[in-house]
Amino acid sequence: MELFNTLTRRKETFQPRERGKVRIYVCGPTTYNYIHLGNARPLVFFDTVRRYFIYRGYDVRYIQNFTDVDDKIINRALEEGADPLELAGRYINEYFKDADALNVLRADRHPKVSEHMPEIIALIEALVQNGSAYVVEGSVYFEVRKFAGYGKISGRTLDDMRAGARVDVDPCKRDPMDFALWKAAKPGEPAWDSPWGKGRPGWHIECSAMALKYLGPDFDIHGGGFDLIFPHHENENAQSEAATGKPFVRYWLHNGFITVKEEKMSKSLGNFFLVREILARFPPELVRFFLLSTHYRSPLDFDDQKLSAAGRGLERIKTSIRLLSEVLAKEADGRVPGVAGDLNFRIDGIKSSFEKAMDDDLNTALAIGVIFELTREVNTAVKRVGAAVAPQDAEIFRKAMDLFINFNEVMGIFKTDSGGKKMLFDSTGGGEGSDTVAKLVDLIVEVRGEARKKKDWATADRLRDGLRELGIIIEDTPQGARRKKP
RNA sequence: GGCGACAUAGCCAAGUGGUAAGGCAGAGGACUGCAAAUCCUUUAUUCCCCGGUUCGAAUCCGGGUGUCGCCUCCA
Repeated sequence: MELFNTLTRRKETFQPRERGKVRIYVCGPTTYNYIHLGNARPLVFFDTVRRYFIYRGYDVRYIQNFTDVDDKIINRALEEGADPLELAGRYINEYFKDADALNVLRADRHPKVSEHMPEIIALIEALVQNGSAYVVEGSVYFEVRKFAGYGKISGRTLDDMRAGARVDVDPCKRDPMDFALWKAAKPGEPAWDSPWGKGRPGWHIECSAMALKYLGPDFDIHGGGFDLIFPHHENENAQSEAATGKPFVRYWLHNGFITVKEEKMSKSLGNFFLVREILARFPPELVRFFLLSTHYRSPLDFDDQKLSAAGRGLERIKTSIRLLSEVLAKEADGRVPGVAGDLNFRIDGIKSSFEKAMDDDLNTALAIGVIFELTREVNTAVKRVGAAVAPQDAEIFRKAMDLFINFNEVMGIFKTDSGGKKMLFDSTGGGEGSDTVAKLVDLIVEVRGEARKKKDWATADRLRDGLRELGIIIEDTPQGARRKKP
């Protein structure tokens, strides 16, 4: 497998620290608000990375933190008159609602800053003791000039950055680029005891402490958005390597931005869409499909029209899976096999194309193209099926269904039943609601069938149009009417 | 000012040296009572522009233009 490593700016062959195991840390949200679509991209992408490693048979350990101690949380809590930790906890719960809707698997651990003060303090102590950090009036700063590798993640030197950066005037710092590991407490802020007095951790140290605790040094993959490269990951790397004397991360992966009208979606520009706002208008499977339809390092422009266009493509995939289920229900002895021969011939090639795409730096866009290839092959074979399917053909169709299921295990687009063997669509069936409603719809469809037999097209069309207005689509097939929701 | 990324059809989008995947939209056809769904065919002599390297470049090199991002909280 090839991964583009931000550290070297090249694709590299993936070699894990331990054979057959992958250790992944992804920067999770600072929980002072609901997540927006830009926050959702890394969630969905790295969840897909994780799923692909599982698919490939790796033992995966996946950690995603919550930053629940932070300036923004404190400010927000002040505005609302709430307790900062209580507020953060509330948004953690809300985070899970959105992530679950997007079919993002729970991490093996979701560590919180507030629950890792001893580890954070120990790490800072180590940095003070080995001379990488210094203490000024109850705060501790990391001294960037002491760390030779500073700048290697973001690809710039300290002198580059000095040139134009808005310089922090904090007179406590020995170098403007030095950053806080520990901030002395200000009145009214949450604070913890430390060797330097009451205070709280700086922004970057928590990820170092938690990643090192759960994954150890030199772990395999660290992920996040491009905007975390500097300063967050630069600093995280510097302090971690300075503390342990060992490499921190083998592969740094960074996803591109979601944009709106070609501009980065961000809170400060006010051009963001909350995940829950979008989910109120579009199905979650479509949002996930849309996020994966572009390579993760490219920017992805969001608007309703693009999402809708993607939706029509996704519908083709769903239709194909539906058709396959129908075919599999028609298995019968005594039929002469042969309708699925071509499909059988293609399946292995499609599977390896998919894996090849994912092996090449997690190219989900290409992989989705391969899924469309499977869709076309399946549909072509399904077209030849009559009233029944021979067991030999059914076997081939089952293989195709298994392939859809495999692909979905990786992409995570459709929710599945508890056994993971059946994909649940948001919009199957028709006639939802009460039993009575379902029976009424059955009755209407039946009456329409009788009208068609009598070539009473006016009545048949009126019933079909009427049902469509109620959100129930009728499609006529040689074997009778098929119903679905749009 | 420093650093970096990107520029492929009406739209979205893969493709890093061998002659332009895929999806949406459009056109034609098959199927259908009509639809829908599905299938087939078709839609970029060409990949922002100009030079160069090469038998051969969307792909490499140089220059230009444009867009975006990071350098400050941000996924």
